[in-house]
Amino acid sequence: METINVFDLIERMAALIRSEERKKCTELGLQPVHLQVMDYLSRCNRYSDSPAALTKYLGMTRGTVSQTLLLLEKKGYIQKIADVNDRRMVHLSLLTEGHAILTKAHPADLYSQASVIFNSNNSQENVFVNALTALQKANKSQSFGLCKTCKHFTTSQDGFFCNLTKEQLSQKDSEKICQEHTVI
Amino acid sequence: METINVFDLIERMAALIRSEERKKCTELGLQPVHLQVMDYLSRCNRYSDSPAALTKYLGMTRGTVSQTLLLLEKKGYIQKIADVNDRRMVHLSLLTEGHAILTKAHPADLYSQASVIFNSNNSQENVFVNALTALQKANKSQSFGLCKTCKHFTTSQDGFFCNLTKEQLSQKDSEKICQEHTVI
DNA sequence: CCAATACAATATCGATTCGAAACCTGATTT
DNA sequence: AAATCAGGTTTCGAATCGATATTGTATTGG
Repeated sequence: METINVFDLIERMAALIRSEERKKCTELGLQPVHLQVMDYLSRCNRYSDSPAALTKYLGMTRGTVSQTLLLLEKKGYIQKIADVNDRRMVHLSLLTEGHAILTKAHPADLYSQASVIFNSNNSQENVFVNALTALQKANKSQSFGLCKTCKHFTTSQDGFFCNLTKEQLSQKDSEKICQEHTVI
Repeated sequence: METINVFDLIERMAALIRSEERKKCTELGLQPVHLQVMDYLSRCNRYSDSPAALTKYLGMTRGTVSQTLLLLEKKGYIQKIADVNDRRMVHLSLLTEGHAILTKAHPADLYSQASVIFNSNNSQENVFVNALTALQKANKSQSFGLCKTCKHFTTSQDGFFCNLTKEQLSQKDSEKICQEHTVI
């Protein structure tokens, strides 16, 4: 019996995906990581729009993320705004230019491939979700789930509320990625 | 309904795995790629022990692979031998030093994690194998399966035989990775 | 049979990207 | 107030990419 290494399988899938993404990206004149960053920024809430969160999400080092952000800022795709309360912290946001690039890049062949590949058995998507969750647990890294699926998320008559930060949440907030996300 | 992007899931799993591997590797003073290369060389047959095959397997560029091999050769972990028939080609092989490093690195925490994570549902390993195969098909990349599971593999009274290369195969050959591997 | 040409495998090189560690600055703790 | 910690940046060397060059093989037309 051959011992199949799941880690190896995952890495090779990622390698294929990356090399495919690279092809797409060179046409647009940017790196895969740039799109990843902008995609994340379009899907994260105010607790998670920081370089530190990005670092954890992407699994890169702080230095690398810092460089990437510098470049994206210089190109006019994103914006940095210092936090009012904690002046160490920086909030990132996608500018209209960035949104434009993102929508231009998104409906790529890559995703049409994905649907072809996974449409037959989309119930198995859960396997991937579970695997990722398990890996995150083993690695003690955060889950980066949607706000409204979090343990700290509650809904009252005034709307939505986070029991961790003790703050009101908008409908939009609740549908975004949060780094404080905790599985119920 | 949230559209879960399987590609995103895979990439994030790979990011976690890589950052974990990097920790391990820095202790040994080498890069994750180096271990991947040596692991591959320990598991491939004579049709697949070339820089070109490695390039396809790892999803990197030829230049990068060339540099990596140069380094591994300089460190005395691998060996390059020019092909007798086609002098453009190079055959790579793992030296004893390389084997030593590989076995030293292999029983890592990484793999103990893996078993913990995936032991509950190892039947689902097939999902990963299928996903990888599908991706490889979509990408028109080769499958890199085991020789003995290939369409061109036959067994006669003289032993094993490859119908593509019309050559005899040893028992060992048949249990290694081949880049010409074609699913039955 | 022999150029000439197309193709294939690998190597080389400049530019870019990334990771590791040191550093800076502001917040928190003692 | 000093020490410690946390978020972010800078610096530097190593790794990677993409393009080009090099070398060897196969093919084709005379």
